[in-house]
Amino acid sequence: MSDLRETRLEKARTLESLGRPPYALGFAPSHRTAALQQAHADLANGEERAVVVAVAGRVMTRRVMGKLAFFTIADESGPIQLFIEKATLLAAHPEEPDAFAQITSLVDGGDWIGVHGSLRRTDRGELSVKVTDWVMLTKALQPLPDKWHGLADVEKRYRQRYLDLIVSPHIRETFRRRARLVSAMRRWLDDRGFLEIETPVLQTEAGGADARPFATHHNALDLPLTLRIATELHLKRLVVGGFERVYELGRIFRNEGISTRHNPEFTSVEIYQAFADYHTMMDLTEQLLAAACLEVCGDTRLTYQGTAIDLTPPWRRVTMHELVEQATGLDFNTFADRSQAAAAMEAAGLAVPEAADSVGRLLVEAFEQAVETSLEQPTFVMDYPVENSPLARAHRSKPGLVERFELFIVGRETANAFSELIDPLDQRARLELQQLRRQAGDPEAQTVDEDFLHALEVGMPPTGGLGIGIDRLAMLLTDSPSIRDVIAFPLLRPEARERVGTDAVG
RNA sequence: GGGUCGCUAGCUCAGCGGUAGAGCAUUCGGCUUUUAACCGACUGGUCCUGAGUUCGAAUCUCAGGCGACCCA
Repeated sequence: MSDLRETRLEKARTLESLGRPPYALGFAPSHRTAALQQAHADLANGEERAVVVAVAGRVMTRRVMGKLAFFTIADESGPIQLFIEKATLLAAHPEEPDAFAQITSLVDGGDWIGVHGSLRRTDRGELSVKVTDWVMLTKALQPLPDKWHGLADVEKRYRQRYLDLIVSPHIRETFRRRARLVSAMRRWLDDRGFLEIETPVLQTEAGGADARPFATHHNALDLPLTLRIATELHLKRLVVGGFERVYELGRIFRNEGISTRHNPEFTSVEIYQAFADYHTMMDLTEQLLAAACLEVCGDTRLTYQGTAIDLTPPWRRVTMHELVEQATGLDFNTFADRSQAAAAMEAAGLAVPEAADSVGRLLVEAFEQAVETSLEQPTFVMDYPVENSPLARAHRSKPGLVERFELFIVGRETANAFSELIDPLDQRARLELQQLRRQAGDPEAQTVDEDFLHALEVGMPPTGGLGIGIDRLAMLLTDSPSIRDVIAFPLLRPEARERVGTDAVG
């Protein structure tokens, strides 16, 4: 089927027959390559150092010239060159006269090998391990992509992320940064007394957000279940239970479209703090994200897709009404009903969707059309219409609005927070309105979660709640244009493809 | 859901109606200071799939598949 694979299989068999198993049990490196490079930075060109080192890595390049060969191997820390001399191998192991021929003919790019040797910096200045012994650790049956061009096919990069990671070191850096981001956020929260508590992914009723869930089924209970679309309602139950600071950082599932900003499963952190309101949560958001950015990027200023972004607190805080008025000249406080608002929007050249059936929903429309993408620097957009925010507390002084903010950075919604609605009667009324919308055909409208309402009747203290999209934050901190660049294995439609055979080796 | 673009050797790509091509990788030969090593020789194809137009299709048309980007 594939000559390249067949050739490598044959080499694996040859190695086996020579007493060099193609799949080793292990290896004990004395150093990672980066540590070696650093420790011997003082070694002059053409000089040798009689230390014994052991390094292991994947063979990235091979250059064989007669009785001398240069390989580059790379471990996770980076590359190092191997200086492989026939005479050196022979002197170290006279009983293995073919060691040089074997390493140059049976080792291919992509193989994992381990070597022992001393150090030598070549005349051209490349620190190298002067090899005295080598072992095959893993024989690769598939070739690596082009060593110069790498993997350009975006589809293949996502489908075979392992290849992408091998040939594109900056992709590995993206996932390192993402890991540091998550870890920094957890540490920041843990240090301030927030408790991470895991809530159910499988739920009989998905709530806490306007989104369609994935449906699944529990066989033993013969129970239809959905995957969670938010962690909100369970974390609030924990606040009712007496935990004053809780959070959960984890996977959320929403059955909706895929784009450069949406993946059906994504990661969020939701944070709840008792006795706090949305102003407190703005302070918390600034401090948390600035600290995480500082830890991941070494600075609170960064560049995203060519735009300088400054995450140094404090950030701009402005109401949605003000932003819309600045952008369009329309003051939504003056509209008595939907038709007035709709006429004004049309006069201003904005689209008026049928589904936006109230002044408040039209305000959000105007915001999305005229403002959202222009909010490049971090901006807290405050005070949303109550219609779009069934879980947020009514505004303390502005009728028809709620105490809610969303954080926008580079034109993207990155966080969402409320002074939480803790009045059980108000909450019931809001959810019942949602239920009506749902019955009228809106599949994203929320349902009435009776147990949640019961919890509120038991009593939730005044609480500030916050949700942050980790993927979008990771995009920002890694300068990645697509959410798929920060998700190791993004969802793709399955590809009908023939897999290679399963021939055993040896 | 709509639009635009892409799919050719393991990888990166050219070819755009007249014999299926290049570089790298692979294979064979040479080479003790290379680092996109070099020199020589060879090998490697369901041109995404199907139908159509044509004397002749990788190339033109239609349908489908997968993907990218933009819009909703």
